[in-house]
Amino acid sequence: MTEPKTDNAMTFAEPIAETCAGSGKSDCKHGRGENGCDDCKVRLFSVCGALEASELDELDRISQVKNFPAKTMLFDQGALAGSVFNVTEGIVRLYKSLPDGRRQIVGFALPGDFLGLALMDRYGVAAEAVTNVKVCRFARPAFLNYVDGKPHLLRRLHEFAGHELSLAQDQMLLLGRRTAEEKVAAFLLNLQTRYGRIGAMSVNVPLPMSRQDIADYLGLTIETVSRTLTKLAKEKVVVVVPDGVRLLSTDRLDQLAAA
Amino acid sequence: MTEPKTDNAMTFAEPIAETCAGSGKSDCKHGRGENGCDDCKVRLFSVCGALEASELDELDRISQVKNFPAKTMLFDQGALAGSVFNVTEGIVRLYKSLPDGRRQIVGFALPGDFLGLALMDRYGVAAEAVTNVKVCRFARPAFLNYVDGKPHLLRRLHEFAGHELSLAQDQMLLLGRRTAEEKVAAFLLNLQTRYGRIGAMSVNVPLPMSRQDIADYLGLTIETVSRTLTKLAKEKVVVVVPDGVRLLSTDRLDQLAAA
DNA sequence: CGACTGATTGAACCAGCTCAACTCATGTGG
DNA sequence: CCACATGAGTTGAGCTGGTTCAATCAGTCG
Repeated sequence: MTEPKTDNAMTFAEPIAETCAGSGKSDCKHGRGENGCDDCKVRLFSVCGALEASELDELDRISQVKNFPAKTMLFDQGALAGSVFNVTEGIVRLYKSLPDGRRQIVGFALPGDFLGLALMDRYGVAAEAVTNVKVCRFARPAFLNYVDGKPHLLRRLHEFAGHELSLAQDQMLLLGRRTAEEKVAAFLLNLQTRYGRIGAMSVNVPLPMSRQDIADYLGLTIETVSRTLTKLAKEKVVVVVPDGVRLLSTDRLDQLAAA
Repeated sequence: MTEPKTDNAMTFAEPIAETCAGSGKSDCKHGRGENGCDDCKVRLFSVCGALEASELDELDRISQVKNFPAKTMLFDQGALAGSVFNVTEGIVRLYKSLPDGRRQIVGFALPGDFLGLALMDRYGVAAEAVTNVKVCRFARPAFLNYVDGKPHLLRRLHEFAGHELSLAQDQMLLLGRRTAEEKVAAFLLNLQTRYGRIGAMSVNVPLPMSRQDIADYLGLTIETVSRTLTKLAKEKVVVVVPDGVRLLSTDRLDQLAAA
């Protein structure tokens, strides 16, 4: 019982991957491990999954691994889009703000998610690291140039954009027409599913983002999120643990989320 | 004063364009006017704007003009996506529903808008004609085949999808964080802008959709929409007229919509 | 005309918000 | 090691923006 650090069984993997982690190799040109894309853990379910080995080499050359400590900004809403990113580790919040400070989080990007899919010349949303984040960064001009003449990659980007659009429409339904309880239930199930897709399926759902983040994602207040989680806990649907929840009855949650 | 029809100056153009309207020509193979895409009023600001004359000929061959009377369904949520559409006349509502009947309209498609942008194998939303609607319909397999080998068209589709995604994110901010008054103000300005883009800029903003549609788009009830419009009218910001509103103070509306 | 449909208005209600107190974990410096 | 500060989360109590329920009104159509 004299552990210096908590033995919390639920924190989401967030190694403070320092630049050029690789294996301590010193002449790491692009700040990546020695094998570049080859040992990328998210490649297969990210946009890069559409590429051949030779194309990956080329991609390696225009990419750069970059770390963003928790709470730092990757880019701001409305800024010129100088780069596009592929998240490889950690969680990023994407949001829009009103002049008076009201904020709407439009999505949480997980490993494998691509930022800047729309390929527009300005970022439509701001992006901030929730946890420590590791990304593959591409200068936008180089990336656009790379995409030109690779219709299968463009096609893949388009597929991802279509998927994003579909998620956005689901979120509109949630924001406009669901109750607080339904929103929270849907959020938890949705996160669980997404963790599952990146190989972390479990009834333990880490919530590395703050209550405020969750509230701003669901169009609620921090108090309502807290009360709703407490209510679900009282009903034995979930257990609230430090930095996350354990889902006791996904059936009941499904019912609440009412698809 | 004995006009049989109202002399309402505000109805949005919605000719009951019967199939093969053209100029009464009878051997109209694809149900279009004699000049096909050439005299298409929306081509330049739709996805087809990316195409050369020769490519348009080819597109003509795989397309079909189709009319949907008001209130008919173009396709249902979750159905196999057999076709994609380009709206050329009228307004379409795109929506998602919950099992208990709650509905969220995720967008109104105006002339020039493309339905099925995501190119997914199932429709993510349902589409219903608000007014009488005229579309250019493409069988999805033929369209996909057509797109293959036309990267500039795919690029254009992707641009449109990116724009859609951006609009969806704006709508999330609106749904999650704006008040009723801000929602209505933003809606009216937004519609005015969109009419403007298709050459119908005016302070007169037709509202061919019902109050229920507006409510389901803004995440409100029909009564709140009605009350908010009445309030704006009392404050001389708008005038409510049959089938639409006249904007008296776009400045004040801008202020309310608070970007 | 009467029936029907969509919109407006009124009045009571309530889900979620606001404001405020309290808890709990972490950190800091004396 | 403890006193104290800090920041995130929870809980309580009262309030309110928007909903709900119920008339009423205004066109439109047969």
